Amino acid sequence: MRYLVTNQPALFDNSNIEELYDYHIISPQECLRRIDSLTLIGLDTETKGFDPYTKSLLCFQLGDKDNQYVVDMTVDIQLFKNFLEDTKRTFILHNAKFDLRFFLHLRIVITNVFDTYLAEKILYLGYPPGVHEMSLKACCERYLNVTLDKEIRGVIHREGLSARVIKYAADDVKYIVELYAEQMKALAEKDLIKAIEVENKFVVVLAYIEYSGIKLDIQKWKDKMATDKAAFDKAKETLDTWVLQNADDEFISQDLQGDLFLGYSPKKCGISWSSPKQVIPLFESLGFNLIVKDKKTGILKKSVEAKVIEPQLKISPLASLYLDYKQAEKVISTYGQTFLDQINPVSGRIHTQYNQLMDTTRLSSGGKNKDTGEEYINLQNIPSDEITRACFVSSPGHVLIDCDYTAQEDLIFTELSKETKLIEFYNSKEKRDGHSFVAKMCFPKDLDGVPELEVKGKFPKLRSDAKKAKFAIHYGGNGSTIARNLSLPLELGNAIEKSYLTSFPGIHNYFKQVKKEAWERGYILLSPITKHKHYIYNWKELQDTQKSMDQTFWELYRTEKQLDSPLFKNELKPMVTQFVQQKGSIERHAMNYPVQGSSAIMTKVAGVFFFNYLKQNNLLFKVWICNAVHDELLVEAPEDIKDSVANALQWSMEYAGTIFCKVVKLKAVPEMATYWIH
DNA sequence: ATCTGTAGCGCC
DNA sequence: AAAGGGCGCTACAGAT
Repeated sequence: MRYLVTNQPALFDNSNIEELYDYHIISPQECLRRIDSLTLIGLDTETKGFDPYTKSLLCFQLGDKDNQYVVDMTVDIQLFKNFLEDTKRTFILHNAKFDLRFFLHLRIVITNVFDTYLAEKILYLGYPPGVHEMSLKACCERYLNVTLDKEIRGVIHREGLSARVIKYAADDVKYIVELYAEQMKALAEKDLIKAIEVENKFVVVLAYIEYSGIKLDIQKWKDKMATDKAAFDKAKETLDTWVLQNADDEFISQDLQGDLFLGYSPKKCGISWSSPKQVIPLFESLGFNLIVKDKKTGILKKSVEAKVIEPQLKISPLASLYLDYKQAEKVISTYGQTFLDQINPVSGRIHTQYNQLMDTTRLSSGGKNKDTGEEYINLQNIPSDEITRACFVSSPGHVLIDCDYTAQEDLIFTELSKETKLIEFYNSKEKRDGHSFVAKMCFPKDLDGVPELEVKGKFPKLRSDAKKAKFAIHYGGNGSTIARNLSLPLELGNAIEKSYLTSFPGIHNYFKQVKKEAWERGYILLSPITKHKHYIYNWKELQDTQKSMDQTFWELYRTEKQLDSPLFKNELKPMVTQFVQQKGSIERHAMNYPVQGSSAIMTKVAGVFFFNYLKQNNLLFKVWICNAVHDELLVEAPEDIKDSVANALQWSMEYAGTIFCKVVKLKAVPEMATYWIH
């Protein structure tokens, strides 16, 4: 049965409509009486837009399969506050973050939610965009064979709470409880109950983070923009001048505009510096080697990216001028006016949006709403120089508290691999130097007998090489990667990899184990604690391909290779290449994803602990959570309670650390200032 | 004029 | 028989 909950029954009291569309009109008090016994409740809202500060609710809907209640805005929503905040009830929503922001704006904090959108993402984590639809409509069709009419979104703004709008609004909560039940079965089968619990708890925090927003000092930002623009103009000018004075004629053009007035044609630089296509010939003419292998396709190509040019800086002064230009260009384009445009007119703050579940369970930030065209900035790649960070400030009477984990991924890696030398290193009471420690493992002969703390002074090159080598290996690289990154011969790269894996047998075994498991199971276990999983979406297909590569296949392969036949070139070789690339990619993911994923989940759990602290101490809407950047939380607190809030933040993060790391201890140190220190 | 893919680079 | 993880945004370049 459908109900319209309203304080103005006269407007809707039309018996014909009631017959036609089958709904009853009741008062909010009557509604509350009827829903009092419910413990699993579908919840949804219809709103006038996406931003709770500038747009308002049109209605909200509660209910289950038997009864649905559409509450219009003649009703004082605060009458429902106790009901909605009751933690003994579970509210089931699809993409809860959206609705929760609107309730937060009304100071209604719903904490016990089950998000069917997140559940579907958890069940199919790893599937590329578009391969597995996550919408409520798609889920209802998939699990319940029910087709929802989503046209309501457009209709409700035109005709308000008409009878058919009430029907469709009610439908959005009518089926979701059954959807929840079906998803729970699937989650239990895949051992994902713990994982969805974490995400359901965190979505409440994430809604609060988005609602909190962050304050940007407009004048500081404008000053920075002016400085950046001047630096960019100067960098461009310097490049142009260099070309006019040093480059071949083919890179210099006649300025035809000037011709008219001056009577002659002044020369000007003919290169658009933002166009790699135009810059590549210039660098080649100067003797740079720009040939690299494409990461995705493996095809050789030319590139002027920083990591290609940096090792060749000595060839021409143009190289460092160009890198300066690229940096200046990035700063003025990505970190400029768009930030000012996104300051909310009501809150005066920037409220960006976050995606809660990327392939490794990390958050991402930014994006664009395809329906409205609204754009959001990425708050996770703000340049870390102090001038830029100083533009993000606390409100008067408040401070910003930044807290990040020290070496979060290294410690998670130690926990997962159980490498005894790493455990010992991180638990050591003496003063240690991590990169020197690793250097001694990478270069056991060169550094034999050299005390760890003397490596930095005596062998700085080996130390920095070891740092890069460790980085490469932990991300799934190998000897050839190391050789390329350190500009060493392949044999040396291989030797470093071998030394590293021999010195750390626990790491070697761990890598072998996770690669094998991923391939056997069809998923990568992201956390042994929460059991989040990254599914290899085309695993069955890959298995079939592998099966087809039997002895007969390889005999054919060798024969055709000898002949260099069209069959080999057009079919066999591409097939093998694609298979080997995909398998290699999965194995690298298997080595890295659990580290990245466990870290991300740890930070989410820390966020949940901190949010609970705020709630229990009546500090919600007094203390804000402004940003989350993978291993870091940024909080804004009133000056007079800053120390206790900082302590709680530190405790939340370190306690979350103890859940995921048993053999080593995570540290998180808060720092406070009137701007974003990090 | 608008869309799509690529190259490059900011953060962790 | 390939060969460093995750993201999002901007410019260019080519297609429609």
